[in-house]
Amino acid sequence: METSGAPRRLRGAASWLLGQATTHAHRLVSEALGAVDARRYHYSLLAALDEFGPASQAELGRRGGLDRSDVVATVNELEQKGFVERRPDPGDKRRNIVTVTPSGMAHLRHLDRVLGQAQESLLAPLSEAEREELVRMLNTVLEHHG
Amino acid sequence: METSGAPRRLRGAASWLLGQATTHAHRLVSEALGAVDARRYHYSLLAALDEFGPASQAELGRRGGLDRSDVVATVNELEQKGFVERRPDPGDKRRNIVTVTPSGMAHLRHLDRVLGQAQESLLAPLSEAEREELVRMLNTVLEHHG
DNA sequence: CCCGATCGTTGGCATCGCCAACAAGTGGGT
DNA sequence: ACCCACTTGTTGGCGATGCCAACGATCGGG
Repeated sequence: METSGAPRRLRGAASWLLGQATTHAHRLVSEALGAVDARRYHYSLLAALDEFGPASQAELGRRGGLDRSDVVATVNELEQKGFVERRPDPGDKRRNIVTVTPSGMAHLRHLDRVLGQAQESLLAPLSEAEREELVRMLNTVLEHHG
Repeated sequence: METSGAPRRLRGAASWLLGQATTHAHRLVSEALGAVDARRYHYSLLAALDEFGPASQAELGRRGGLDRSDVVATVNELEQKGFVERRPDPGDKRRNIVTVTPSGMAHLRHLDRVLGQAQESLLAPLSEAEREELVRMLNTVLEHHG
């Protein structure tokens, strides 16, 4: 019997490993974004606009997995900073059409660099091949979950 | 020139891929834990106690990366549920010694199963070899930043 | 004996992800 | 033309998370 009050078995690493790692990544990204007065939502929105072009707020929410109410607040902030423009859709009076401004594009490229550095520091201990493999697996997981 | 108002380049996936994936994992874990009336902090604390044995609250915080104030709240909850015991350290009147109860151990094993299922569903699209590789890489990353 | 460090605790803050409700508008069916 | 289901933007709220500042009590070293 290997019981007794001794320490314990090695915890089923995989379960919590995920939690630990995601928390770590989360923190790095948030720190990096916070340093340039941005938040995750800002990047989600700008990136979605850059990739797929102008859209209504609801559509933007769908692209980036944001709730409609959070899109409102985020667009408010980005608009106030001059990074996006919000104007009524002539063809559908319910919708607003959101567009990135040149200033917004510059900001996005800035955020890209900042996030790249965060990722660089997070994945520092992995080789180039490993990083590619990791990215590939993450893509697989994301695609599988829609 | 393939410019014009057309869509855009493929966003530097790696940067945001991390964010997307961690968000996903985060949500799965939180859902799974919420379904059994638990939170991430609960598991962090119970797991730390199981692995390294009884400890003061500050020590528990260090083990699991929790803030002292969050340890207070979490121990309150776990104590009220009968999963841990908190009693003064006879050798140091500043400290409380926190211990897992048998009921707490049972709960922890329950949480282990629940988290295992969450991980199972998250990593579903990966082969066994890939999962091992992923876990290995995550461990590498965590140790490096440890 | 004094001073710096540690401990538990309280209270606060910003972000995040989500949900409910509402008014305005749209589109399809009849 | 009317009704009805649905979408959209907006407001307001909730709980979890990860932090930080301050406090009073206590401890340990000089």
